[in-house]
Amino acid sequence: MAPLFALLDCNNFYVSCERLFNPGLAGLPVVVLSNNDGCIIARSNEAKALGIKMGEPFFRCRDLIAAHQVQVFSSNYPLYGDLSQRVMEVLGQLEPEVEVYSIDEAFIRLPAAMPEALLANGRHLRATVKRQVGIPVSVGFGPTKTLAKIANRIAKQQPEHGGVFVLPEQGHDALLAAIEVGDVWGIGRRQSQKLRLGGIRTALDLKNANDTWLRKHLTVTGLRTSTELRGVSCLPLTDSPPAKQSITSSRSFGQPVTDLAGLHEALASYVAIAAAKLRAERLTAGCVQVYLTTNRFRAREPQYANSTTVSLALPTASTLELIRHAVAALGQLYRSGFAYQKVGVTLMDLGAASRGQPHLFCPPPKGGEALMTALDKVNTRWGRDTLHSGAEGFLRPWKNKQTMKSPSYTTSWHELPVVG
DNA sequence: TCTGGGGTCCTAGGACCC
DNA sequence: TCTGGGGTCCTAGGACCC
Repeated sequence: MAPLFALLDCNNFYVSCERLFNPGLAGLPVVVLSNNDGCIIARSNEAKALGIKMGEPFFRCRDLIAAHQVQVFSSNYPLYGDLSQRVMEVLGQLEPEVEVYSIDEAFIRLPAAMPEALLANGRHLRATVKRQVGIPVSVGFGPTKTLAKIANRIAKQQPEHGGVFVLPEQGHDALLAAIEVGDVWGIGRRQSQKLRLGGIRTALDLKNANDTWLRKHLTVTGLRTSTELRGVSCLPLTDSPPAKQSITSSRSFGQPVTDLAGLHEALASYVAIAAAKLRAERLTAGCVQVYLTTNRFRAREPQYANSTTVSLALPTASTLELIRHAVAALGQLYRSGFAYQKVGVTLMDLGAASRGQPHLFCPPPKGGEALMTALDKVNTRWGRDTLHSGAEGFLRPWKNKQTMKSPSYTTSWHELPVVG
């Protein structure tokens, strides 16, 4: 028996987080919205049963939501991030080889074992996370990551398995035949369309597809997915997270912005967010990319989208320096006469804060390390935005809406749940 | 009226080099 | 008529993930 993988996945994660502090939500249909209260990004089983789709615009299912008294929440990322960390900590105590794959998922690598032993292990994981954190999870076992994903899906969808499923090493073709090719990890909308044109409709079809055809039409990634379905592991467990390549911050506006001053404020705020992340990772950026776009859904309004990238003479982590460069780039991109929906910044060419040598012709930049350290300390202690650059503005009319947010129960002293 | 945000990887094509 | 070949690097765009 070959070594294998497990995938642990939190059930309806954001909804489960909301329910943890609001037990009255149990059994009710619940949804969580994306950043701007724009789309549905998490649904309880009851909400799924009503036919509410993942990624559906909120305004389009308002009637359905009202009719069934679906409980609606704006997303509360500090809460979800904190609970995610707690789940991963418990997992790390139980398993030596864990890869945190996303906010609500982790792969585990295990030595070969009998199916009964795996089942018992999965049940133990599930019970421990439930007891110590309170979040329900599902666990799937398989010989590759892609097959573990499929096992997890079966664990979640078929209640008779009690949230844990071990994909049999042999004779699981019938299970693969029941899974649409677009539901296989790594096969998105475009690829599944291509596959269907080639007569490949199920996970089993993809497993048995011709290598040359796959390589030609789906590139190496499609071939890799097919190989993984055959039980040959191509995607190893990456135990230490690879170094970040880039840090992005962007938001849609609460209402369209037409003037450069408004864009300028918003961009400066996003740079401040990205730069704080940069410093938290002890990195510097050598390159700043800025982009802006109008609302592509308003087809009748004039459309404009553009981006530009500036290289810095000297890598920096200073919010003030980065704002200066980003704002200059924005000035080049801006065209009047458009209703903008979004600006964003990406910090690239990241490297260790200690890298490089001072530039011969560049004076040491303002907004140096001591100032940034003080800024981060104040904002960590008293909340983000306590201290910020004037460039970020004060009234911030462009700020987006988040009207149905639950309290930050675990990450803000002011919003602790009160007992009794 | 109202449609998320933050990432990674792969490929094609152009620039440039010898 | 016919105008090298092979390599690297960079960028833009597309596709995927949660």
